[in-house]
Amino acid sequence: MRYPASDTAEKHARILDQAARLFRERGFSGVSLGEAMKAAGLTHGPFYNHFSSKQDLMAACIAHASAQSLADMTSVEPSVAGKSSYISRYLSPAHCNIRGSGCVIAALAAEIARDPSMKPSMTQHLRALIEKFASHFPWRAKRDARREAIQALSSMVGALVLARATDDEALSEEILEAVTAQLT
Amino acid sequence: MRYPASDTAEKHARILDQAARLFRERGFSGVSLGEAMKAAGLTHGPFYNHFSSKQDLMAACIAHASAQSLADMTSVEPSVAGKSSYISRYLSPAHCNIRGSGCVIAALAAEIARDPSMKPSMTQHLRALIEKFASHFPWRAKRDARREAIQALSSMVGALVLARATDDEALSEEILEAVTAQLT
DNA sequence: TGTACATCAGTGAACGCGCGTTCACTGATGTAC
DNA sequence: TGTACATCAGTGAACGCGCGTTCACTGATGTAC
Repeated sequence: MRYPASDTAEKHARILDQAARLFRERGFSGVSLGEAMKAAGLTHGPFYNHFSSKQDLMAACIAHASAQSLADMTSVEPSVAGKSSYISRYLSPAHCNIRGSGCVIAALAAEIARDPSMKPSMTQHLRALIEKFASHFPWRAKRDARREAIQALSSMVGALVLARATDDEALSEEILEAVTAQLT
Repeated sequence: MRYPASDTAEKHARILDQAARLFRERGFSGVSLGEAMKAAGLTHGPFYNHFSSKQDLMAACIAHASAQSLADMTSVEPSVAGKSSYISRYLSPAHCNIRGSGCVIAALAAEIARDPSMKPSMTQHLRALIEKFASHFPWRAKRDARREAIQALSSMVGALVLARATDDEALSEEILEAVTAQLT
């Protein structure tokens, strides 16, 4: 049946939202198109009315999550305190346990590394995130800001990846706290 | 047909070697048992003579790669220079490009984070690696060695994950160099 | 030493299953007259 | 305003495919006599 034209864009957004969440929770290969469509309240058939392939959806989800991350950082006060608060939140047990709405790099970078067709999307996200992180917050010296931002991001992503890979909660928190102490 | 008994252990080792390489290159879900057996020079049928399931093989591969990593670190001179050399090698473009024989954390941690049954194996590896890294090399203060080791490992894993996720070679090298400069 | 038989790792066809993708069909909506 | 028709997103069965896993069978080796 024909549906009100205005619904289409909203459904498209719902698929993107749900897929971006599910992919971060379970990985690209851990989520079927059927599951993603079901989460968006649709059957699997009309998927191809919205995206041309699963890879197309994957790339769109990276861009979608990227935009959310950048907006999230922008909303933090651009001060030393704001930077510490941003880093503490990134390295919190909450972020460690809730992958669906969290860092797209920590969740999907390893899988993207193996799929050349996804690298352009992740490259764009990385460039934007580094630039924003370096320019939005204060760093020790302005001409070293970019380098320091890269070093901090590496520590943050690595700590989150390590903390999520163990089922020893004490070890997980030890890792998060060690790196939080180093960066704040 | 019946085969010489002594071959069995050698075939088992060959499956493990090849699977540990392939899993790190393409991820657990990116490698079928057939491919792993073929790489070991066998057909897929006798897989269950060696392992009880794919998950069993996955856990064995984590332990196998872990033992290699620890032996590799042990072979490095336990001095300040040795530590710098170890870190530089970890953050080299060579390690960035050759995933099959590289760090099992950077390659598989994200996938393990989503599969509770694999977490015990990775936890054991993490514990052993942190302990060895903290005790084998000299750190600024002995009582902070473990914390500093965790901070350094987080930076290293994060940098490798970021560097591998982009197809911009300049950005990739910039990340590796920034973190190498920080840690050596 | 020679012969008959039991062993059991390897073989490869087969299984059920879920995947990404396709497509003939449906039917409420928007449009033409 | 009322009627007839074209539109097209959604439906859900179906496709080919590769996966993890199973299993009846093979046949060179080791063993018993």
